[in-house]
Amino acid sequence: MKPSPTGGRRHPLRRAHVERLMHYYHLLQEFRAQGVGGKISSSRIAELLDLDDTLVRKDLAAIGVRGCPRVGYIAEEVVAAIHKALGFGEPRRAVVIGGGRLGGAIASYPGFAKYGLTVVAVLDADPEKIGHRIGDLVVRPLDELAEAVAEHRAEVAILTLPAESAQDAADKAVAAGIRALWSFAPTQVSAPPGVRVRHEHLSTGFAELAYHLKRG
Amino acid sequence: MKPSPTGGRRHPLRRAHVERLMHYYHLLQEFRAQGVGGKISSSRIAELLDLDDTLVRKDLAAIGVRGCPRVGYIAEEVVAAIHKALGFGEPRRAVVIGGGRLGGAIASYPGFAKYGLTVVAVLDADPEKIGHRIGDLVVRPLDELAEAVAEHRAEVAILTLPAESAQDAADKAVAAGIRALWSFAPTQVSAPPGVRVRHEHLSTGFAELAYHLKRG
DNA sequence: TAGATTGTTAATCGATTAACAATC
DNA sequence: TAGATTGTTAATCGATTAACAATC
Repeated sequence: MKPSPTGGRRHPLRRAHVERLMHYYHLLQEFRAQGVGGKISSSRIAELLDLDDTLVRKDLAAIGVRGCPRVGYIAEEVVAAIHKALGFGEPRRAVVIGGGRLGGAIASYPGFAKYGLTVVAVLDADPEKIGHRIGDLVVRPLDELAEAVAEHRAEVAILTLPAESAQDAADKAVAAGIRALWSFAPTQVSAPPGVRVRHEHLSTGFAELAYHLKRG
Repeated sequence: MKPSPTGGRRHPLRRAHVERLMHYYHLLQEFRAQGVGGKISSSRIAELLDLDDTLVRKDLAAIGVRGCPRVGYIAEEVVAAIHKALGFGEPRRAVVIGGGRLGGAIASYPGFAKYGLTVVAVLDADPEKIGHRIGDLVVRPLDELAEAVAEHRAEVAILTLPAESAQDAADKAVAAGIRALWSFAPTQVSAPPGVRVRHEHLSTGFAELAYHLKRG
């Protein structure tokens, strides 16, 4: 049984794959925007991103993109394949829990639309914050979480609140039917098996820089 | 020639090491805060973070922490060793370039102080934004970048501006003497050899979630 | 055709895990 | 002492890179 000709995959993509695919995606979109022509070789991509060209070819093969010997890849095709592989065509709705500065920044971040992500509600437990406007949205009380999730059929909860309240908010989000947690809280959030969790620890990012600054 | 008894290292830490060390650091700080007692075994840490216990021991050995057979590690010592290895005791000053919502959120993020990071200035090219208050700071014109860097002896530039202007801002920051760039702009920023660059692509984080949501 | 570039198999490298002796 | 836990060497695993035949 051979893989389907439209790019069926035997193996799921690993985190590192997804990350590199995003780099290709961004690069090729800029490339297209500059109208440099429709074709690009794996070695050119590799050079621009400081990778090995074989790696680029393997990554693209993994999502079913075929290049042409002597020509390279068609940028348009690659972009479309990544778009499809990562599911950017399938709209996802998110609630942001935590209406502070970071929550506000994320809720109103214009870049997510390109990837199919829409923030449909911002919630906060603090009565002070309720009613504040963030872009088109108004901060709602955390009590309305289940309601907001159901109302908009949200699948993602973005956690932008202090470490102490993150796990509690996560539990409520899971109970409300959320399928993915994207946490910016500086703590470890856990969830039952079916729910995907991704941590975005700002301080971990800084730690890497701090370490390298120290070593000179 | 054997390594110095105070934890000298032969090999630099890799990115994955630094990331795990931060997990240990956060975990053990909570652990200490709960006053659960001063000792913890590698297998307990591993269990809580869903890792292999050998990996924990190797990571700790790499920064020169010694455990005691039959007892485990002294939480206090581990925390101190990570603090030292990652350089959190050495104060770092950063300028934030981009005074929008994200820049504001990062400039006023209270969590960085623990790691030695202080934001000393926020700058923006947009005259509209200049003069806005962000925590204790007032947004300054981008023209004053070199001045702000010199004035505060800042080493880090945090980029929170649109993709189009990121590289230009990065170049100016490098010219002003910045040694590390921490970019939240959705683009690839490059810098000369001696300057460390770290990209924090929000959309890449989401891409991973989107991919897993798609696969169910 | 000749030559550039892909696609894929084999080799290498590094990171993780397993096994186990050393230690208190 | 016996037993739990570390520290380290060896084995495994997966990811990256090198080599090269296939292709247009």
